[in-house]
Amino acid sequence: MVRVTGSTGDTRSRIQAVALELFTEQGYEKTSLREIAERLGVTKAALYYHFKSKDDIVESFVADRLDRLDRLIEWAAEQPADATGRRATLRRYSAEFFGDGGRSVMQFFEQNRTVVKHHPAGQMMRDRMLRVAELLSRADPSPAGQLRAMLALFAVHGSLFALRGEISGEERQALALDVANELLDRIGETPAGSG
Amino acid sequence: MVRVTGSTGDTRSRIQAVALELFTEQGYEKTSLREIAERLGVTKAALYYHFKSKDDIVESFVADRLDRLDRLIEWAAEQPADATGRRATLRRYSAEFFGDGGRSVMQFFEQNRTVVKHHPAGQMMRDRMLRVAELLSRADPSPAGQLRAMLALFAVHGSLFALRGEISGEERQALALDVANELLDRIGETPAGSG
DNA sequence: GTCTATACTTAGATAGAC
DNA sequence: GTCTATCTAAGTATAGAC
Repeated sequence: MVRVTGSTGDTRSRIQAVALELFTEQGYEKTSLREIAERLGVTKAALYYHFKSKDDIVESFVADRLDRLDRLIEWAAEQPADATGRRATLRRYSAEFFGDGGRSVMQFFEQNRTVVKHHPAGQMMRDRMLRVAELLSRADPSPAGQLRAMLALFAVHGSLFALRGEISGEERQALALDVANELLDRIGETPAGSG
Repeated sequence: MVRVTGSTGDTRSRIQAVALELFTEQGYEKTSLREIAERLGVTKAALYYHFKSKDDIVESFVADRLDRLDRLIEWAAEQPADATGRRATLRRYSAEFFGDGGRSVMQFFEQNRTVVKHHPAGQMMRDRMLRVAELLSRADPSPAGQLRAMLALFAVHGSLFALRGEISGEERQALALDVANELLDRIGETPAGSG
């Protein structure tokens, strides 16, 4: 915790920040450690002092997000299983998503789906996402309920790239919540076309 | 058409099929030409007889899909701008998505978003997707309309992984359409929470 | 804590024989 | 149309000096 040495203790977090940005922009596989090192003005070997591998960099910035998501899930399980509880859960999810570093880590996973598929850290994130969707649709675990819950989550994520034109972050966030809530409110109902 | 020579004239399409599968499963960057060649029992050099580069393989199986999407867009523009027209457009989009090779190419792009972002073929696909969403929300080009249109499209895509449990392809397709239609039907309305 | 230097592997791509 | 052989570049990762 307390840095006694005179070292620049934030090199580690600067690596994380640059790596996250490049991984998200160009893709995990396409981004080389050389490129990350160059952007920081250090050498590849320096990276290996702070992280034992390329994968390890990913795991480092995912770990924190996993903790926060786990707490969210615990909390969501205690909310009522009705529309009010669902709205509350989604509101917290949205705050988590748009808050501080949340968005960027989520965007990393959106841009690197094969990482989600094949890396342990990604699989854990995916697992947590499904758990949130499961909790949102636990009053109606039918396929229709599942799909609506997943779409509600995606309304939050997708608002980032689905909305063109000038729109502020607050407006974007509010709108995503509104549309998502509409979906959540219909959980438990029968889809229109299947009657 | 008619193969006069003794050559296996379908090697080209076998390469496309294997490449598409591996690119989707493992990611474009992670999949090497060596791996593709090995699966086919040929050498890397053979691939270069049929395709001038790795990118070229992608472009080859995207070209056909682009044509089909362009025809869909042309047709959608002639549909009425009301809920009936939107439903018709989405039905055709869904048929396109679930039909023959459509799904796999779309899944390739879902698993390789950075390809969408940086490769010409991907940018064209992205452009077509946005055009469809634009047409779906042209009666209400507000942010709420845009978001609902994009979510309707994503209901079709997302039904593939959002729905667990035993469910047939037809059920999946029908359900996705139902939930998507609900979203389309609300285009033009004001989101619930913003009043 | 960061460097230089390097080992080791693999990548995409090409030349030319058959 | 497919092969062998090879080029060049780049990748991840490590050893050891400072």
